[in-house]
Amino acid sequence: MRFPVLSNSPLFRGLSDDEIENLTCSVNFRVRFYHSGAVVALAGEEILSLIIVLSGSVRGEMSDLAGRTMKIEDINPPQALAAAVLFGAAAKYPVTVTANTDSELLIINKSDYLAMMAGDRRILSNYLTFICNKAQFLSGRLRFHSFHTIRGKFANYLTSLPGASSGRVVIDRSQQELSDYFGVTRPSLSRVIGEMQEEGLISVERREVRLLDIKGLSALIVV
Amino acid sequence: MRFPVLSNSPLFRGLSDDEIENLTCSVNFRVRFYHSGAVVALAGEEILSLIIVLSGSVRGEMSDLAGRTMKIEDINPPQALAAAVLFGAAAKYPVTVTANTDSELLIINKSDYLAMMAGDRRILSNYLTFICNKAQFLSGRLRFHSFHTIRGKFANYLTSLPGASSGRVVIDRSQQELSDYFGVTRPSLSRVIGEMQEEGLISVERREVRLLDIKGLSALIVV
DNA sequence: CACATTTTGTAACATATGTTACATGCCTGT
DNA sequence: ACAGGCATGTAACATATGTTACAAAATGTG
Repeated sequence: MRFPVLSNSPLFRGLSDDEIENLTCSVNFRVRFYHSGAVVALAGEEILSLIIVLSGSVRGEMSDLAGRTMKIEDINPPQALAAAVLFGAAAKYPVTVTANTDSELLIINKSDYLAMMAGDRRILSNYLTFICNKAQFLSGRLRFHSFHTIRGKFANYLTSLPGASSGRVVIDRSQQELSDYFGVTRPSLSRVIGEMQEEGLISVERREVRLLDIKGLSALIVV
Repeated sequence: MRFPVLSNSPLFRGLSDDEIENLTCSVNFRVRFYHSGAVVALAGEEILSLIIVLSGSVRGEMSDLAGRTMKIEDINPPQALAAAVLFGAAAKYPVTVTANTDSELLIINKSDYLAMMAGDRRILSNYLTFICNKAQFLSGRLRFHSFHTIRGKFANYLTSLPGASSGRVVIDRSQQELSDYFGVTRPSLSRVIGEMQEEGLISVERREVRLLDIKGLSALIVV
C-alpha cells in the first residue's frame, strides 16, 4: 500500500514513498474506514495506537456531565490524533473523536511505532522534534498567561520581539490577532496600547513600535 | 564511572547501575564541575546536549532588557536542563542557567543521546514518557486558563474530579492551594464558592462538595 | 476615483477580580 | 479546657477588563 499523504506528515518527513511502503511490510499498518459521524475514540479511552488521518476529516469534542458537546478542533490529513500524549504515563484520549466526513485512518500500534523509531533515526528524530515543538509551544503560551495584566503581556511580547534591544520592533500581526493570542478583547488591548503611549512607554506608528522607556516596560514584566 | 543518582532519574529508570556504567563506555559521558555562581548556559544559546544535574543545584533565571534578573526555578539532582525542548526545531535555552552551589553536571551530546535511545528501548520509552507527561501537564494547565472566570475554572475542576458523575466529589487540596492552581486570589475564590452555594449550584461541607445542579455547572464550562 | 471592507481608536457602562483587613471557625498539642 | 496557629468566611473599596456601539483610518478593489 502506498500513502503519498504521509510524506507531508511531520512524523514521516524525509522518507520517500518507497521507504514508507517498505515500512508497511515490516510493521503492522492498518487502515480503517469510518463513515461520517462514526466515533473513532471516546474521551478517557486508553490510547493504544498512533492514528493518522489519511483522508477525510475528524473532530475532537468534549462532552460535559450534562451531555452537551463542544467542538475542540478539527484534525485533517495528515495530522495525527493525540500524538503528544501517546506515550504518557496514563495515555488516554483527552477528547472524543468523531468523523466529520467519510474518513480513512491509519492505525499503528504503539509498540510497532516504538520499533519504527528504534529502527529508523529519521522517524525517531521526527517524533522528537514534533513533541518538543509542541512542549515549547505550550510552555510559551503558558508563560504569557503568567502575566496577569494586558500591559504585562504586551510589554513581554514587545521586548521578546527581534530588535527589542535596539528599541524598535515591528509587530507581526494585527491587533485582532494579538488580542486573540493574549486571550483578551480587542478594545481592551487597544485601550491599553493607548494608555502606554500616553505614559510615554512606547510610541506606536502602524505596526512599528518604539520602546521609549525600557526600564518602565521591564517593570511591567513581573510575574 | 558510576552515577548512582542517575537510577532515580526518570530518563534512566529501569536501568541498573551496571548498565548505566556500561553506557558510559559506549557513548561520550562528560562530567563538568561548576563553581557556585558559574553560568552553565545563557538564555538563547543553542542546546547541544542533554545536561543532568548530578550534585549541587542550579537555577534557571531570565533577565529582561533592563538587566533585572528573576529566578524561574531551581533544578536539583537528578533533574535535567530543558529536557522538554532538547529536540525542538530551534532548540535554545529558554533561560540562563547558573550554579546555585558547587555542582557536577553530566553532559551527553544530543546525537549520543539519540543513539542511546535507538539502542535501548527503555531509554527511548523513558524519554517519551517524560516528554509526553510534560506535554500533557502543560496542556492541562493551559486548558484551565481557557476558562476566563473563576466560576468556570471551579466548575470545570469539580466536574473533572473522580466521582463527579455521582454528584459528590472531594477536593484534594486546600482553598489556598486551589486558588494558586487557578492563578487567582484566595478571597476571590472563597467569594465565588459562596455565591455558587447561594445560587444552589453546589453545597460545600469542608472538602466535600455536592454538585446540586449539574446542568447549571455545565453551563459555566464554556470557553 | 469611489466604494466596500478591514483595521483601529474611543466611549460609557457593567462586571469580575484583586486588595486589604478583620472575623470566625477548626484543629492540634500542652 | 485552653491557647496558638491555620484555614476559611466576609466586607468595602479599587481596578482591570469585558461589552457594546460607533467613528475614524487604513486598505483593498473595481
